[in-house]
Amino acid sequence: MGITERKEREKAEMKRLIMNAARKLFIEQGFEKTSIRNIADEIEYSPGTIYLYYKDKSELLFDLHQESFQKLIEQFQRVLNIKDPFERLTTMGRYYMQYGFENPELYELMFLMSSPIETIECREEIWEDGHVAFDMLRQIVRECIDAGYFKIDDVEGTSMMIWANVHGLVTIHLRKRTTMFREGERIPRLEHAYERFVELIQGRI
Amino acid sequence: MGITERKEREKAEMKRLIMNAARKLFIEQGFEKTSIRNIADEIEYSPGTIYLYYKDKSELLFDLHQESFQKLIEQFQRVLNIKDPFERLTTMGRYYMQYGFENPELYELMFLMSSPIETIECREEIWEDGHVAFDMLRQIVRECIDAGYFKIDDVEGTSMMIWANVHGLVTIHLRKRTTMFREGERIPRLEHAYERFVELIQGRI
DNA sequence: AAATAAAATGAACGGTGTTCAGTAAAACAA
DNA sequence: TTGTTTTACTGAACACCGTTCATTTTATTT
Repeated sequence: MGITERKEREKAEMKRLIMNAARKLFIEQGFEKTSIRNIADEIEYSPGTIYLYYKDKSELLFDLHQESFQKLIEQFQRVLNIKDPFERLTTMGRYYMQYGFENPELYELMFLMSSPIETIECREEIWEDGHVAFDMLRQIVRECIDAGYFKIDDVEGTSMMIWANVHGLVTIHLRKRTTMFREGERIPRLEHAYERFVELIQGRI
Repeated sequence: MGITERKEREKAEMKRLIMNAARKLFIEQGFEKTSIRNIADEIEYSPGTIYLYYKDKSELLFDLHQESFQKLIEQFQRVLNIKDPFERLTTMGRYYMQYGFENPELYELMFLMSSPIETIECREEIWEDGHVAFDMLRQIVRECIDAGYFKIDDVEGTSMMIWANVHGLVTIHLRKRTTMFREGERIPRLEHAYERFVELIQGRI
């Protein structure tokens, strides 16, 4: 029915309107300073309206979490053109860190905020987004092992170690635990630490 | 004057009473679920009383942040008995991760929560606690380099890389981003990834 | 045109951190 | 000992939060 289709289109547009406003405010002023009322003001509706389209604030955050993962995975897909698996691996790491540095609020939502995982637990689902991204890493690590770059045949342990490293660097930065370095040096120091790590894995495993 | 001394002692005791209650509730139910009113109920005072002893909730969190760092550094000091610097380094890493796994709320306060760093910024001070801990790591890395364990003479880059790795592992766990592994396996997998990292740094730098 | 359904409103609810006017208790001075 | 001053404490008020809901407005159906 034309009316039914139009209403569904309007519902999707309304959700997009809400999400766009939410994302904008989350990015501009952070999650803690962004309320449902702020988002409602931004789109010139009442706070109650938002609950017609999203179950609660957590669901809004979860949808943005998924969208953010899609963007990260799109970045990751750009490395698939690189033939050498080790080069692919280390470039993926740089893209990961760059994504975190350039999108601090989204990175927090993806990897540091409890809400999205709680949403998944409530729905008794799995963290598809995180698993997909981790699988991409695992796949490349497997190819590195097969190509003889890593001597120990341990995809899981190696993948987790590699992820932990870049995740640690990004998180230290986002939570401002780099004050032992001068202000202009902080991201370069972290990037340098990553290159140190690249040298490390290049030589031994 | 005896009265002045007694009043100062009572003030310190009152702060301890508040802090003990706060710590207990923060650990039992988490920071987000612990309010000033809850803490006041726990010590059977009114909420307003807490503001006679602490400027605000952030100051309370900051004091607990400092206390938590003292405990971590006490753990670190236990490794100073180990003669071999590489053994000392890797044991320190295990203690760090153990501290994080066993004290998730305190670890969050120390390394993931923004409030303590914001408090320091307001006071125009430096993150003494974090710097002291990082200096201990740097010291041991220097000794590893001097002993020939690491070939590249780069204390800063190596230290930051090492810290990022253990911090990444702990944070991935605390924020429940290990659901790609089965429930009983998660900490063992992270510990395994750390041992993988130990093998890695043992061989190359 | 009337009845029904859907969308939207904005105040209410129960909570938060923090402040403050008023009260009670302790300390000080006469 | 009494009156005054200072300090400690109370608990409601304030402005905010996420979410719900009684009511109104608008759109759809009959």
